[in-house]
Amino acid sequence: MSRCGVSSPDSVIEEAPAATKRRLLDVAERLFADQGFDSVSLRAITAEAGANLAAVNYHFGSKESLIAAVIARQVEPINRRRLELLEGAVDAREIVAAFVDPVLQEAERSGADGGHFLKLMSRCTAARDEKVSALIAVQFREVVRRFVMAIGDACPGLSAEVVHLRLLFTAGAMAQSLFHLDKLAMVSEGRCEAPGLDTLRDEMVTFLAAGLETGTRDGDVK
Amino acid sequence: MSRCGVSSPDSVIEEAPAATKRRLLDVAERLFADQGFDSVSLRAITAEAGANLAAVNYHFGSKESLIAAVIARQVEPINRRRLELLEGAVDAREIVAAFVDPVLQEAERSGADGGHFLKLMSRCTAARDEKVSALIAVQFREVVRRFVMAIGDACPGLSAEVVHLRLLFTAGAMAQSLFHLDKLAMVSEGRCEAPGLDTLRDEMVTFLAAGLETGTRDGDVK
DNA sequence: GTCTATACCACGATAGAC
DNA sequence: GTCTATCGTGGTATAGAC
Repeated sequence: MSRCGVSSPDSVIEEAPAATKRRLLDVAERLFADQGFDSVSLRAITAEAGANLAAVNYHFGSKESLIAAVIARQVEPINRRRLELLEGAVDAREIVAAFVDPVLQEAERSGADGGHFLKLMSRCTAARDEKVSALIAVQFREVVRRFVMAIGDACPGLSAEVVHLRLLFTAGAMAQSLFHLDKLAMVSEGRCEAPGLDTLRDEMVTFLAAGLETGTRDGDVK
Repeated sequence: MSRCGVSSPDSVIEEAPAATKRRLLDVAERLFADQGFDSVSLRAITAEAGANLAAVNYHFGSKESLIAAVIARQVEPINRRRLELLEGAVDAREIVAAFVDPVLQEAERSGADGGHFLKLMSRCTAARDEKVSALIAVQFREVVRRFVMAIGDACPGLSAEVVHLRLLFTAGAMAQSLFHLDKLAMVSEGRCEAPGLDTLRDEMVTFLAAGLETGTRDGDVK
């Protein structure tokens, strides 16, 4: 069960993580999702993980790097799955689905744990720190490149600039709606219940696919 | 030009702000936009405003309340303008424009200052703190109510749930694209420059209006 | 190497003097 | 209304135990 053969030099996640290191990641992931990156102290993390305060600094170097490691461990498989799904996608609906579904599937998978994955993801989209946000940007470079190409093929007549913008709208709508979904009931004053993830998914794909296609060959122009 | 007649008991902004209080708000607004809420210390704010460290706690009660006051001072006029513009809106494009334009206009107005307004707005959408985010939610209640009604009228056949979701997508796409607009060049590796605000505005309205209309009477169904 | 104990320094908040 | 002093807690750095 040795993972040492992987050898990913640039990755934040080191190979063969020590038991303590892994426990720190698990605890940090849960606490960060629940309370946000800044609200969780290293003392709270290390206490719950049964480790010493200095363990974080030893294994990760800083709280910032711990945050980056937690994010990377979640984002990497999501983005890999996105690229897999994109292979068979030909129209706008399928492209949007390839972008959205891995996130929602992961959300459902971690549903037993209270779905803290969604909270964590949406906290990332608003990364308060320039260093963290730059790290995330690197993680998304390949995904952006491939999805821009796919959208360009499926929606002929759009400039590269417009395609990039529409992908940005797509990512934003997804991230924000996941983040604020639970606030729908509050802000609508009872006129609307927070829908399930499957409803959200279908509505999101319909909405975003329409936006991607508009003004192109087989989309309406309004 | 007395503001004292307004008397808004529930508002965070008190009437007749003292000179120190106003200076604290101005400095905090700029620093928060540049570095984020958590990165800016009260010591930095009070030092730059020429006030004492304890001044923030005296005038606002806490750093949290200072943040809320800064946000409210920006959001209130935006939301008022949104409701004004919504009056004359009949179709999806105009509704989206009524939601988006006040934000972009304010962004251009503060362009001379480095456009820190946009940074501040987008930091709000990710409010790390439950208390702050609840405060923001209250600010948007009336806006949500009116825009949901308008969308329902302009896009017949949509359930209240779907209308709420589509408004959520709209708000998310706007907020996130404004937030990450400057990262487009980095993440696209030079294949795409960050567009101007006018280009962003037009593309946003087109994209979001298409999403709002899809599946309704005069939208396409795909 | 892995981990612990402990000592920093900066932060937000508060009390009390002026 | 404003300032000084101080408290508890935060992230970080280091020395040394295993």
